[in-house]
Amino acid sequence: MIHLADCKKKSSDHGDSASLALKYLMGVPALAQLERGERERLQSVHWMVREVGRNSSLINQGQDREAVSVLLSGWAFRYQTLPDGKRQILDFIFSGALIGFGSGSIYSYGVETVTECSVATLPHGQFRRLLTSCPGLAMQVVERVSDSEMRAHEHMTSLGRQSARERIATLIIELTARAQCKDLSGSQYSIDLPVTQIMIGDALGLSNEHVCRILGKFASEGVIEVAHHTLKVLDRKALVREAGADPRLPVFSGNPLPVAA
Amino acid sequence: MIHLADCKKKSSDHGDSASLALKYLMGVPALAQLERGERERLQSVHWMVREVGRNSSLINQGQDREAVSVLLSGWAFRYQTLPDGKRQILDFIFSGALIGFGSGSIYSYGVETVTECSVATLPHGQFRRLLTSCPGLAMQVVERVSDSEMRAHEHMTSLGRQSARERIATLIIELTARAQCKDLSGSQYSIDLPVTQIMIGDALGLSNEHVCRILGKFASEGVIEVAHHTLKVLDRKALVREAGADPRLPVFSGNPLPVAA
DNA sequence: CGAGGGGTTGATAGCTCTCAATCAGGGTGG
DNA sequence: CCACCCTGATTGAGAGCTATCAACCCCTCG
Repeated sequence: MIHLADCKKKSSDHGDSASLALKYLMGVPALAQLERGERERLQSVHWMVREVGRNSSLINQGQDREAVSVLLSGWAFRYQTLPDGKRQILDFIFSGALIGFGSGSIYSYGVETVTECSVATLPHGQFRRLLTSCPGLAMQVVERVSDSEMRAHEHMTSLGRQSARERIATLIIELTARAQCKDLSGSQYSIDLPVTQIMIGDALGLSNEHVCRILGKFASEGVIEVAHHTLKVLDRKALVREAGADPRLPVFSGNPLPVAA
Repeated sequence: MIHLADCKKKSSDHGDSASLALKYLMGVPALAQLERGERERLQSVHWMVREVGRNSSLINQGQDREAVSVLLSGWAFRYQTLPDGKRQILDFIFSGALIGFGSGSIYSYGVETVTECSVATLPHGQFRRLLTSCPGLAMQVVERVSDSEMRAHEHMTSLGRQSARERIATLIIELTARAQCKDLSGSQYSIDLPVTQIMIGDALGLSNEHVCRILGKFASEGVIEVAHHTLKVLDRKALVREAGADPRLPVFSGNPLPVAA
């Protein structure tokens, strides 16, 4: 079982981690194609890199927008909390994700880590100036935000128009697919799923009890196997059928993020 | 009652409409600040402008991504359809909205007009090239997509964690607020709402019957007034209370789009 | 004038929530 | 090293919200 968090602990070498942030953000090939001036501007930026433990807050909803970050390793999620305390998880994010970027003077969502994470951070104003002076970076950011929006759309459709069973099947498929894109999966369709049932419920608009019941049903039907925060997909076809996936469309329409190094 | 669709019918003057598309996309002040070279590149682009009737398709989900468009006038909505036919409306869009832009070779969502619309279109490849050569435009597009993503997030939270009453109240507040940003509202809080209850249901993940019942309740409670596709907000405070809005956050956190002309 | 879409209203079924109680595992303090 | 605690996972019962099905009205459009 491979944990992303194992990837790069205590990166004392700043230059290395900074370059990693850039590689994740731009992708190595795009980085290589830049004209020298722009590449040097990008590489001269001083990213602050830090390690953050499990279940820690990276961004607090409602706070002043101060920084933009790139997730270098680990799992996290973005969420919004309603005044009555109900929480909606917007999406789960892996390495390469851009967080905290946007317009408006305060963060419209919060971010919390699931596993231990490595994060590279830049002041928001500096990042925007960098964007202005580096068209290549701007293009990549457009790409990244577009992808995020596309996932938001699919998540929204699932929330609004699918049953609990369908939503859960859809989420499992999405997470396994995205993890496989990033080569995080173990053998076969096995995947380490470090999320709690409460998180799944908050992501899908369901109560944790209901999530538990349905996961149990899937397990008893031999579709998946659950044990110790590990979820194995035994019958992917059945899962796709449960998700009511559109045969006309690819199962996962998101783009894999550029792989660093 | 002001209809956006009345704004600009039969724009036979191409140059005028093209400049309108640019103004919507960039905003007049940002346009003025560009260096001459970039501004000329932008202004030399030939946008195809066309008028489209009510309830017409602008983009079909699943088709090849061919063009990017800017909505110049009118109301429309983006949606996704599930294989079993259930539809989720992702968001309602007004003039200035950028549609069809994104990554992936096919459109991940469809767009349909509500009122008559005026639309400016550019081939997708050409738009991307323009983006690469015009950093100012790229920045504006980032802004636009970010805003769209933020609305998607709030919509998602509403779908996943609010009751039918709350969702409907939230939608009414959002639409009246966005319309007022664009100065489309009539006097007071009155607003012409050219959407059917079916559309409201598809946007909020509800059946049209349930939407009807709840709108009826709001009306009988004196919170709103419904007649002939026109919705008047009589008691905005009550509506905000119903929406369970967060007092810590502004009622509407979206940014108004730059106003053309 | 007929057809069809949208809106309205009522009855029923069903999915999902809420409340409650119990269990399992991991971390902590003594 | 062990008792304790707290979070997360389970399981059961009942309530409640919302969908579904059906019928009907109204209006527009062809």
